[in-house]
Amino acid sequence: MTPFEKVYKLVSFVPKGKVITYKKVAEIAGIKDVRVIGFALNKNKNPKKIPCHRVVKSDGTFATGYAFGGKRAQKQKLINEGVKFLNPETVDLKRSLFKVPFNLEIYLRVIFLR
DNA sequence: AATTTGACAGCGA
DNA sequence: GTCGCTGCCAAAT
Repeated sequence: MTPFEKVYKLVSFVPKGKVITYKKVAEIAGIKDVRVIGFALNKNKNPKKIPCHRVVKSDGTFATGYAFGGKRAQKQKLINEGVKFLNPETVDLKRSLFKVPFNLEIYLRVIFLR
């Protein structure tokens, strides 16, 4: 399984109303350079299956190159899903960060081995 | 096969 | 809190 596939697979599990950070994705996918995450999403932009608007930076702010209308559109999507904000630029990670369930993490680690 | 190019994170000043 | 530098992965050319 290629790093890109891992990213798509993992991100597709983030539920509506929650967000995940690049750092977390990289950690679970076993990718050392977080930039690869964005690189992957940028290439294969498929909003049908990949909720890339739910991926934010570790400090809760948005990445700079969202491919579907920029930060404004991304923020709006999150608001529509019920994600809470600390301020116009920052997501409330305390309340809206997606915690990967233990069983799901195990499952992902297993399929990522291949 | 070598070079370029990013949707980042962490740290020191 | 901000600014700049560094680390170093994968895909496309």
